[in-house]
Amino acid sequence: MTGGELVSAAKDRFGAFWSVTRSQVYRELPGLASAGYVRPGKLGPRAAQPYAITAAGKRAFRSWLAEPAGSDHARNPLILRLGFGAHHASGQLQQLVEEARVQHQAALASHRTRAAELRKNNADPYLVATAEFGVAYARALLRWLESVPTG
Amino acid sequence: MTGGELVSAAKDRFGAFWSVTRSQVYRELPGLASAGYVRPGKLGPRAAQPYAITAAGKRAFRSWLAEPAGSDHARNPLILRLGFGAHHASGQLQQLVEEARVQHQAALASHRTRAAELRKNNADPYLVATAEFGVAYARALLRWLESVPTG
DNA sequence: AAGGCCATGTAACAAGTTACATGATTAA
DNA sequence: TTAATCATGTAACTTGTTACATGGCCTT
Repeated sequence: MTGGELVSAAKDRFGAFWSVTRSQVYRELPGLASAGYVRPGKLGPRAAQPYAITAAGKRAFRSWLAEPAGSDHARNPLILRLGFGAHHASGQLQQLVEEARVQHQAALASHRTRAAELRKNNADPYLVATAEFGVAYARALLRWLESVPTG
Repeated sequence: MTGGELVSAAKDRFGAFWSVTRSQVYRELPGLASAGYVRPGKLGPRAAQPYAITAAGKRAFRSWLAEPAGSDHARNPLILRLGFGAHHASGQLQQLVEEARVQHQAALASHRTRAAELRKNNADPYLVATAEFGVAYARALLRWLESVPTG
């Protein structure tokens, strides 16, 4: 695959849970190639450089999969602002909460339809589970938002 | 406050939701000073450099608080691995899930006690809300984990 | 075939992390 | 008083983001 193809594949699989930019991917590919994990192929149109994974690459991938996952790392700008609590002007917080509500309601809908799609196509059940995580998170967040004091 | 004091204050307020390293803080402080947002004071023991916020700094902080929060940015290594679904060896995934369960059960407990503490001390209700978010998230995640196929 | 558009890749920058050096404080 | 410990700050590196240049493609 080329860098661009990798980016869109990644976005499709877990874009909502783990973002990746093209620059990151393009930066890594030459390094992976010189480490022997991928092998460059013939240039395509627009000077697109495809790579193929090697046996060593597959081994490295599998051993990465087996590593302990480590703790997750939330970066929620709304929570950050809420942490400053009483410094807010009166109407402000209400607006922040409202924006978050809209945002996560959209996310809820999109994860729901994605989960349904995947189930309909008998997709890999683990992949379905990631979409279900999206649903669960959005639902929890929306419910929690109801309880946030907006006075 | 000195860099170290700022770091520990930040860790205390929202360490679970927005991590900050000392290096980041120490790097920013001179910049903030030359921008006029903080003013350096007399050096303390261990060459500790305290800073005081200026009026301009307070204004900048408040206008940052009022900015729209933007979308949140989850980085959950378990979800990432789940996204690769069927590539897992059989027992592996079960182990990942188990580790996550332990981790988030601990998080649930710590957010619960923190929320209770804060309520007991009549702390800022917004701050309480952040702890409640921690509880809600951990609960949702644990429930979701039950449904993840581990076969 | 000319112009706008989109995909590919690069480069400069910002944010985050890890590892280190140094100077007080504490405890044996 | 010496050794261990801990807090302060720095430096090098990695990861993530934004902005840019270029070249096929597609429409008219």
